[in-house]
Amino acid sequence: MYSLLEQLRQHVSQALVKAFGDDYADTDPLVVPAAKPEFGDYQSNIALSLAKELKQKPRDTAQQIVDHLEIESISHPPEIAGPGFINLRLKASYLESQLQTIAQDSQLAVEKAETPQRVIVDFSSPNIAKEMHVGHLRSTIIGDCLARILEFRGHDVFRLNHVGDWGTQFGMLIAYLREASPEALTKADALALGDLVTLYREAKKRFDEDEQFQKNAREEVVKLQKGAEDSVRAWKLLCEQSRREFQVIYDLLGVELTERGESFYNPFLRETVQELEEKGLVEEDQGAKCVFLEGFTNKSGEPLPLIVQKSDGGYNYATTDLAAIRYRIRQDGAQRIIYVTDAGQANHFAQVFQVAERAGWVPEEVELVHVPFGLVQGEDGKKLKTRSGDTVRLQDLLDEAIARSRQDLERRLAEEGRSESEKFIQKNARVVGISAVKYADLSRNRTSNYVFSYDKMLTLQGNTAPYLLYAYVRVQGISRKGGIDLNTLGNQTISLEDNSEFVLAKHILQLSDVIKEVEQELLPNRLCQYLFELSQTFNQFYDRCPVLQAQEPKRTSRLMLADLTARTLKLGLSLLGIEVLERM
RNA sequence: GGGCCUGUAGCUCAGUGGACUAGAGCACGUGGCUACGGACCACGGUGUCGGGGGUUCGAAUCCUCCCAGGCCCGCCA
Repeated sequence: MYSLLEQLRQHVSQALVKAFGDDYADTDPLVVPAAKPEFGDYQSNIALSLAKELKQKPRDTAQQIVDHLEIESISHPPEIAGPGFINLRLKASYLESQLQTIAQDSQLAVEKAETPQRVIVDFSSPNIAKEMHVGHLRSTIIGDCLARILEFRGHDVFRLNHVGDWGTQFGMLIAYLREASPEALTKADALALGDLVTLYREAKKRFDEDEQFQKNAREEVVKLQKGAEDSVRAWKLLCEQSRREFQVIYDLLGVELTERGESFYNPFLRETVQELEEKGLVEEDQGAKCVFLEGFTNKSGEPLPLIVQKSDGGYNYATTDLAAIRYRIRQDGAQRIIYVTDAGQANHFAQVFQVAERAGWVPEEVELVHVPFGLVQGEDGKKLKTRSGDTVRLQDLLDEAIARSRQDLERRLAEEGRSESEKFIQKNARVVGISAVKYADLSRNRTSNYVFSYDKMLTLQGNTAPYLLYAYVRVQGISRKGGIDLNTLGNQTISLEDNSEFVLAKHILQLSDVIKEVEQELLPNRLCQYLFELSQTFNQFYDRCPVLQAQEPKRTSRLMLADLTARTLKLGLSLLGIEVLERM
């Protein structure tokens, strides 16, 4: 076991038991990283919270804990500070041996989860026959990151793309195509996806204005649901075409997903509603089958219904989501289901989860969790739009990021009189551009809206992807300059002397704790913050501690430290879905 | 009318189960190139933590009431 936090927790916990008895075996020892460097490296706040129930002064409680704390191998003698904080300062010998342990492990000794779970991450979820737009950006990036972290911790992760491939919109589109472009319903690729989008818009307009067309569209839905051959063929063509377009973007982003659209659950909708009826949850209201919700009211204060079957007999997304929960728990064996969607759907999920719970579909050990995120805004603070007011296509957004990254690279190459191959430039532009977009998104607390700015995300200084990538490149620069293959360093002795080496070492050793935190809290910005601070502490070390000119054994020790930094950065960035570069 | 989210330094944002003097980045100013790529580092902050009340030894953090902005609220997803 390598986690610093867990080791310290265990020690404090043992001291609690020795000081106050077995009743305190399960008391959280409240060990956290120290608030300030002057207070040491870690602190336990447990004495303050125990003082009341023990009926003593917090400082006395702290003293009793310290008296029983056997921690000499890890920490300098604990200090009691202020009202009763126990401050711990880690020993160099301990840090050195921990570093040597993680150096030998390709995964930096981050442990696997003790009890791996079957986890479903439901993310991205674009709509068939529409283009992916900026609205899908955050779900795709955040969902992928969470999936990567859970996979890395050894969970059995199922990444599901719950694409919108069903519903009235489809009837609308097919009905419209029958008039406007019948060949698109029988031939593959008769229309580009962009044209489909235009046609979809026209169809929507028609639907809103023309009653006869509305009727046709509804009939198309019914036909499709009944499995009419020509309808199904048309539907499949549309799906196939969209799928290929989506894949281009997923490839560019390096995101892997298994498609299982809404239509997958069609065969289960009827029985889902039936089961709700059998459990006595369904009431009919104005012809629709509803489950009345607890804790949700309408404008006049009456309970709000969740409609599970429309008055025309059709089903809606609530039914699909319920059927999906049932299927994912029963058939997929999911123990944790994570929905990465915008915050606007919070109500919807709270309602669907409630009904699933009341139907008894969610065993105690299963967790349903909505991971909401805020809007992507333009620099004017409003929802991001193109200059002409349209929704921004995701493809355009990514292309623009890459183009700007390339411009910037070329400008610097010219300034420095460097010349690089087209291949190098292309790869750099792509990696930097995509990383910048991903990092800008992931580094903010996902619940708040965020302002999309190419200029800010591509800046070379500050909390941006390029800054982190550069820290990695610096280590590779040392390796190149010194003609040293970092992979062959082996298990050399590390010895920490300069303060910047200590700070860096302690930071490197926190990786495991940070990853576990994100695994629980599902907040990728914590990992970003960690990697940013790691880059900063590395740059301070780099500034103060020459590596190649140092005398042995200091030289090798510093090489080890630099290499561990690079490996930590590479691993951490990979969990964000970001590639590293050897040169920039 | 109800629900959810947001409100912290000029700007963009962190603040982990309450804890000693509230933090980063950007911007701005000064200093550091006999350089492992300066895409860096060091130093510089007078912030009503939206406002009022409450709980506590202690609140940006918990409770409550307001204010402002955003999103959602029966047959779209």
